[in-house]
Amino acid sequence: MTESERLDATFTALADPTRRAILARLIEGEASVMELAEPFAMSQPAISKHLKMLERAGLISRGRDAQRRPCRIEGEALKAATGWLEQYRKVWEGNFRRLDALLDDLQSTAGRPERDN
Amino acid sequence: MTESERLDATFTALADPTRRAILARLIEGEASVMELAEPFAMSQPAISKHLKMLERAGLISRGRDAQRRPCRIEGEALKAATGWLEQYRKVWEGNFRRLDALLDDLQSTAGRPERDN
DNA sequence: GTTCTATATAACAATATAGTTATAGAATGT
DNA sequence: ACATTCTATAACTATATTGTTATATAGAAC
Repeated sequence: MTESERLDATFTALADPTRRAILARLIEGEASVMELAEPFAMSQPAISKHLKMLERAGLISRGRDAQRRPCRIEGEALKAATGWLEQYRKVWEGNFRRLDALLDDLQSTAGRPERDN
Repeated sequence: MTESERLDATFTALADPTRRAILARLIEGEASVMELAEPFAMSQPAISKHLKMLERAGLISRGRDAQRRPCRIEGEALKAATGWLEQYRKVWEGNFRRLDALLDDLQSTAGRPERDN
């Protein structure tokens, strides 16, 4: 998976309020699928699908405890997404000072169109 | 638009590589639709749709210059999304220290399931 | 072995996303 | 007036997302 694809998966995963609420719950610690499903007016398979998308994005990982598949939050994907956004926020809040230096960095990391200049 | 809906729109907008590339371009300064479309192997209407999603998320705004509708990047939505992610990253990177204090904050801002406890 | 619990998967429907081409509208230039 | 340029919208297709119910699978308990 390329860096761009990982950002696609991460931001897609974060774009749903149910999945953001699941992450909020997992900040408190590991939880099983049933435990995660309980607060929602939604079927268990629906929650399983949400977990699959979070897992695909690398935002969670899952263990094994008898029949349970406890989920825990994972830091790496979170870090990559935050890092990407932080660059933009910094430029914006810095009112475009020291822009040139930052642009070089963005060019190499931010996913640019397929053109080389 | 609720806070949760705004995060939905923002993360959805960020989940596409074309739109991220457009933001990367706009960091350099304002640009018209045609200018933004030029690097991509994609029709002008496709770019207009992408811009619409970025605008809906509040990530860009548009001016008027003769027939041109120059786009510029906007900081607020970027800031909200970064802020949301930062909370999680901090907890994660802090290895769950001072978790209790942070949880209170997350509870009130992070978009939780429709249950009240 | 049978049953209960936890989770995943299949099959389906509704809606959203991402692209296309064709066309309309608005401002500019001749 | 007429053509040109820039942008938006309509109509369409293909695919992805989000949910459902029904069912399969895996482990635990009896």
